[in-house]
Amino acid sequence: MATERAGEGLTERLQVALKGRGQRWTEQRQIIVDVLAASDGHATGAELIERVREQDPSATPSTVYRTLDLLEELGLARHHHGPDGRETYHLEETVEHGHLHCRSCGAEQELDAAAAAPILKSITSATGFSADLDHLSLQGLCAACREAQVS
Amino acid sequence: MATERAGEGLTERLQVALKGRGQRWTEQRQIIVDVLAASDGHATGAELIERVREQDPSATPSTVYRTLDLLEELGLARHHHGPDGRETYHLEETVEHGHLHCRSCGAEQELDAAAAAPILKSITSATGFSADLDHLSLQGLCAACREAQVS
DNA sequence: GAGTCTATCGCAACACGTTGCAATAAGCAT
DNA sequence: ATGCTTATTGCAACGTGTTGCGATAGACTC
Repeated sequence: MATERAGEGLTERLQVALKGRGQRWTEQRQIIVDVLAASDGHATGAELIERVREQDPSATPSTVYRTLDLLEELGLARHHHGPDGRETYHLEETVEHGHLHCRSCGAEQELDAAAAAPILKSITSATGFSADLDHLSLQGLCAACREAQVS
Repeated sequence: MATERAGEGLTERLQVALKGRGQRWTEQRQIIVDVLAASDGHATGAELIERVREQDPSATPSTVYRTLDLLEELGLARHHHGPDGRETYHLEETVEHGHLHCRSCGAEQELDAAAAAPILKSITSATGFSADLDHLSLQGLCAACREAQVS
């Protein structure tokens, strides 16, 4: 489980996609994809680097970040910025979702596509702007904290 | 105009607020508030440091950032994160507003409180979450770019 | 005005992320 | 298998933002 392997389908898709663009499949990239797949949910850049280093101590930050950028270009990974501006990455396989950070209790709540639909719709009708759910990162007060404040 | 002074009312409010908390009013803080007031709209941390340095070359990043944090605590300034995670600061006097970044043309559009009201409302009703408008930073496609894509 | 307390400052080091460049090695053609 | 082309890597330096600590200097008391 420590050396969990990314689904074979995913690795193959990557190899094909890279070849089509004249790019190469390397051991490092395999490791980074595996790590990303193993850390289901989200992981910051620093966390990913650390985990990649466990498997290949020679890996450097630049390589990891460049690979993550590449994965994003290929539509296989996404990143968004937490409330502190730090980056967080996750595989595209994860359902597309937004994030809600409570400024009071610090809880992070995910916002799935279904729940977000009416929100995105109201953004569009109010502004003409079609927002990306995956970059939707809100800060505010969660329901529990709002109640607590009222009392 | 280069050495524009923050409204006297603002400076006075600050002095009083600081004294009440056992904190101090210093030349540096005056400069930082002036710079923030002069750069109406938004400014990144780096820009602010640069401008403060023009007036006081001895100023250091830590002082500027610490002062900005202080101003936020006092509710006189706000910051949010742009699409690249960089910080952007503005005075609270500026009307509270959200930000919309177009991923296609790069345009940044402001979202005033009136336009945001229905959006915040739909967020609350969909999630129970009461979002802060000032931290609302969306990325997506602006109306113009959406049309351009369709054609 | 002198002395005291402590908030603030400047410095230095760190953390995260990015970029340019020379060395390496992947994938192709022969 | 060998050589060629060039994508990728590692390194080193930079940019932005944060933190700890000793020195400085505000503001208050006497």
